[in-house]
Amino acid sequence: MTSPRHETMEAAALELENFLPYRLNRLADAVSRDFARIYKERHGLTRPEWRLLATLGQYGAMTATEIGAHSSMHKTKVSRAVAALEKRLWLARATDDADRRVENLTLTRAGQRVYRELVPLAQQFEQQLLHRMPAKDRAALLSGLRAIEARLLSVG
Amino acid sequence: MTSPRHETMEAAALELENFLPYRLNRLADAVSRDFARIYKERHGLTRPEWRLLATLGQYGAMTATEIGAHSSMHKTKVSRAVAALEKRLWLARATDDADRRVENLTLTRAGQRVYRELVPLAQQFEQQLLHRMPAKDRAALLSGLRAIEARLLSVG
DNA sequence: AAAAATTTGTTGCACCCGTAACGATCGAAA
DNA sequence: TTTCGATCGTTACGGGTGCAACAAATTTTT
Repeated sequence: MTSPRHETMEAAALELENFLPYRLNRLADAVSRDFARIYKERHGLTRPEWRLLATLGQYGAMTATEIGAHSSMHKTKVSRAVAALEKRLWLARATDDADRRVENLTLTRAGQRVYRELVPLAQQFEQQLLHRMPAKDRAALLSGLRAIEARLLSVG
Repeated sequence: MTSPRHETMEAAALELENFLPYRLNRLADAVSRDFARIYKERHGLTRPEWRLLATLGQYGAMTATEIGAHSSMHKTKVSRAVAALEKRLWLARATDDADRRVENLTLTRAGQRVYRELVPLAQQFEQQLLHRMPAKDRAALLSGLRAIEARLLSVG
């Protein structure tokens, strides 16, 4: 960088459009907005509800805490999403025998049906995003993401 | 891909932890949360307020619409952030002479002071994020981001 | 065994957000 | 000039969100 001796102007240059937190947010927002149309317009799902559905669809039975840890959602988000999907009869709770604080959550048949309907649409969305860019760029993106995830999500 | 002839199981595998929209959101959330501590704890700024400050600090005078376009914020977000910073006397409005619908927004001395205080902290935050990973990974991340941004933010 | 601390999931609260509707202003069309 | 449509910025409203407090159940401590 430049010499910080005299505080003339060196702090005045922050280009927001090149600032990583801003870029990541803008990107995530744009991608999420696009993808949300799939589950929002079809089924009126919110993003936490979609994540809950996706997690339970992938793993079968899980507790609310586990879902929160795995899908990076605050426990109140999970709680509200569970209540919403339960109301639609897409999800069933079963109090754990060994620990009665815990509820084992599973998708009902109806919930599984919606999940199986959405999965290929999600995959197709991701394909369109990734496979229409040069293979080199795609590889760079994926390995770059892996690197910064390792940097952020492990240690903190 | 696999042959989609018989619809046996091929839709059942969506690994949320490898799903791009989810990964981008989780990443942006983590980075933003970390960075937000800088301007939230120091000055009680919200994210839209920080973006407004950063945009005006970078460009000098701008209108609300321009700020929204440039910093990817909904006009109501901009409006509320402007009201908040004005209340703190960090920002001044000046009705445009040629078009009285428009207000030219600028930072006051106090606003500029806060901006100049935050810029090096922002730069340092980004440095710590980027420059503590292998140069190869960093280059991959940046060029991958550029690629997907070009794919998403231009055409839509 | 009783008390204290922890964990699980829910809820009240204050706040943030996007949609839609709005008043004011401007430019274009008639 | 008058009218109509578009643009700028604000606001009411319904809904999402995290924080903090909470009850219930469990685990740990004494």
